[in-house]
Amino acid sequence: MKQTEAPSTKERILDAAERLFAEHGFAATSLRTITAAARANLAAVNYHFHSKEALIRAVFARRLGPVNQQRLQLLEACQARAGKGPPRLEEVLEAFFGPALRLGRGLAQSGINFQRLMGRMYGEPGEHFRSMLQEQFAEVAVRFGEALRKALPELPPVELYWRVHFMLGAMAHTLTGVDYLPLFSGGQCDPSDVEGTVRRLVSFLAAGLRAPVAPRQASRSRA
Amino acid sequence: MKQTEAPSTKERILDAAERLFAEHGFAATSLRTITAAARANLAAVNYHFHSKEALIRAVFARRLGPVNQQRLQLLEACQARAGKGPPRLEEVLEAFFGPALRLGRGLAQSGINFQRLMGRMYGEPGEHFRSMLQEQFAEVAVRFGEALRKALPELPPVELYWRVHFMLGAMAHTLTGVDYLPLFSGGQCDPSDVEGTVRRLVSFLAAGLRAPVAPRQASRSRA
DNA sequence: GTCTATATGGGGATAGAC
DNA sequence: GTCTATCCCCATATAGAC
Repeated sequence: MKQTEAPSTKERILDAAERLFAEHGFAATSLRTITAAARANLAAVNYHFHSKEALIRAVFARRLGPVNQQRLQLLEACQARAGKGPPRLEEVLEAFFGPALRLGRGLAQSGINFQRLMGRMYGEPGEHFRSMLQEQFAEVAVRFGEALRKALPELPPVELYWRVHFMLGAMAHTLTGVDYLPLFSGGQCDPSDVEGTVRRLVSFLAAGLRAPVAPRQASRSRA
Repeated sequence: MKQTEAPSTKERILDAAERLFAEHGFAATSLRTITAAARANLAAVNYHFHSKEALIRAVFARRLGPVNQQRLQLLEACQARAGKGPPRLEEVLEAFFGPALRLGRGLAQSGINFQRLMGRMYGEPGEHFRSMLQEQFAEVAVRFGEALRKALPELPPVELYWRVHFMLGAMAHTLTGVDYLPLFSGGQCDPSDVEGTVRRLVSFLAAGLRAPVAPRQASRSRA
């Protein structure tokens, strides 16, 4: 393991930005606040990142790269285990959720901050985030899409899209909700139990994905 | 039906704010932009709403009141149908999702804007939103919590909390994703089909909520 | 209720010395 | 690579005339 040396200015800015963006949102966090927290000079942001928008991209890229790489790696492993047959649905889901949710464990507080960020990213307005999401997830989307189609051969593609959409929502909310769930469960649920979270999320979603396709109900009211 | 008269300044501001908040987020939308779009004077915001924060609350309260009222009404109906037995899970879910998702139909574009807003609200940072959520949903949360416990008598309460959490995530993402899903499905999914959306969401989530509780797996790696 | 004008503060970005 | 100083713009909020 690499010795933990004094982090560079660039890294301190990334760390501070990650934390503050997670706590207060992007628009509400000023570069001045970030550089103050990072014990760096205001101009350093523009020197290292050129603009606030580029800083945001850098914050995401730093963590999302490794996460997505690990996702693809786990997916390959589970496809290898399946041989020529369809991969097991639960394993595909775990390959997708595991790396993201385990960030909170590997990086301690920093990882938790990033989890919140990642979850919020999906709902963020503006074209900037839209395009970032598409870039970052392009390959992962294709590969996991294929795997899910194979794991659920009976499910019509349109229905699969819908269900993947629901699934991403559940994941995003689980990521942001690290501090939400204990609140409304009266402390009964503990999101710091990462493996428990993954297990619960996977079994919930696997059941949802396997649900029989609901028939178009006879139109009872023509509202 | 009430005649559609020229809306008052107050209403025009609410409409414009709703749309612009939905499109660009809260922090990124200035009162100047809002009043310009509403063809109102900048000072009118402070006259009618006192502050930007209060304006945000007003935007939510205007729609959420009726939605929650309708939710409780539908829940009562479905409990009445069940008599003394447990209510049917699918009906409980539909009572919860239906009113929110049907906003997009009843109010046309305005409703779609509000859907986006409502979905994003869950992920919004800051204590202000946290407390708004709790106020607005206090009664609904209690009543639907009870109903779900009755509909799923076998499920341990802790697991129910987790699953409700996942469920809210799927709903929030469905609300915000009105324009997201058609994009990545290549136009194959049509969120303007409200009843289809409700039906799909309900059957997906009902299956997830009914999933067998995953056993704590034997720890294979002590990572 | 609606306007103009303004108070007051903070934002992102950059020039140029060191 | 890091700093100070500054440009220029926009934000919310309010005072006070109409």
